[in-house]
Amino acid sequence: MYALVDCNNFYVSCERVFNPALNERPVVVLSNNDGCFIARSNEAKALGLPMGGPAFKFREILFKHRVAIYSANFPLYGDMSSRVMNTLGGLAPGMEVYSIDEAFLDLGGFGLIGLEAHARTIRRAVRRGTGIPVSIGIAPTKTLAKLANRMAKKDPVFEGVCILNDESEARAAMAGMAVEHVWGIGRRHTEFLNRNGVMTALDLADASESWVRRHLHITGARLQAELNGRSCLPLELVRPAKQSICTSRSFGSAITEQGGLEQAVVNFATKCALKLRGEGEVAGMVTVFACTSPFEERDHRYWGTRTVALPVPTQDTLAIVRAAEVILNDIFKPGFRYKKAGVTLDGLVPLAGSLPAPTLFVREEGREASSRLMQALDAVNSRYGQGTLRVASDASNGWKQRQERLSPHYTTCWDDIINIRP
DNA sequence: TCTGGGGTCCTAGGACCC
DNA sequence: TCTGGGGTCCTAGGACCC
Repeated sequence: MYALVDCNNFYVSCERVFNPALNERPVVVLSNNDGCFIARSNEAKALGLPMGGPAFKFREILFKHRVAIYSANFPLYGDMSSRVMNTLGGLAPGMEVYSIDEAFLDLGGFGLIGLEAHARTIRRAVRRGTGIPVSIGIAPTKTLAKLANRMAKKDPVFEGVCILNDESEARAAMAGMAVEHVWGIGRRHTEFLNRNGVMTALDLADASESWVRRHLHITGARLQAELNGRSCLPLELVRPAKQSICTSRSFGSAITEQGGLEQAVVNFATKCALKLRGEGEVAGMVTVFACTSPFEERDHRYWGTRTVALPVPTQDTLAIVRAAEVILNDIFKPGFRYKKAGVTLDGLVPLAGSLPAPTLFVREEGREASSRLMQALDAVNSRYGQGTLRVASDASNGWKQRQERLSPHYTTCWDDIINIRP
């Protein structure tokens, strides 16, 4: 049996741990730039504030109901997440961390009798250890565990734990579940399935296998098998190496000068290189994009992007920054109001064993020097804060984000902890 | 005025190989 | 009536996830 443990309204719950006055109040957390709702308390959901809704369109509701509004505080949420995962890891023989607020657990070996008791133990342990409330769905496949989790969360009768023990329980659950809520069925597939009379998860489970294979492809076929209790998606105990690394941001206000855009792109390239070293990988390709708001008038819209291969796969900040600057220079067109940009690294391979024999153009000493420089860079920035030692063009006067309602970094920053006021 | 960020997997088609 | 079989690599685009 698999369990899916999912933190309730995770980002809101993180804010509430450190500010209990938020309990029972409507609370929302906004995306970067204070743009959209990315987490809502149950009270905020009841007010009709939609996931992904742009905050400025709901200003009246927010004001009228005195909704507590927070800018996203990802250092806090990331740290709370690892505390939750550490707690969960000790309570099951196998765990797959699926997202910042979800994990699959292997509950094989507990027997059907002990399952519910153990699930309740897990809930209590996470609540006691971290302050975060979770819901748990348990079933013979990951897809059914997802479905059970949704039921545990939506219907108070379950008190946070829903178990689908066998086929008849699974079928009853699926009959009451709209197909759009099945894991892996998004908007487009929902449209298509509904058009063809497939309205519930059970309809999908019972549909002709060849029809599903033809229209929903191999992923749909796997999903259907999982709904029917045949497990196709194993627990991934070790996180696979990343295949791409991306850093992108929207800007608080539009950028029109190349210099400002360059500062942002260099900053993103630097962040990508740091993540890359954290993964122990080297990158073979760099992509840069810069674009206007998609809500601009058609003639004022622009999306520029280009990818270049690095001469040698590397994790060197300076090499990656140089490549990014060359690309930006190439795609920048004056006369547009740039609202967002980003850098992506691709062609990632593990550093260990990745180094080709020295060639005419790449000598061993260069790589050694680069590696030592990056170690020094990371050591300084890790101790004194990211950005303490940086490329000169990585500056912040040309671009910034909006973060007007940021809570303190309660768990990761001494200065913030010292300055917390009741 | 104001609309997020970071990923994965799959398919189809082109170009190429023996 | 007729069309070989079996591959790889690359890219673009679509769909999905949180």
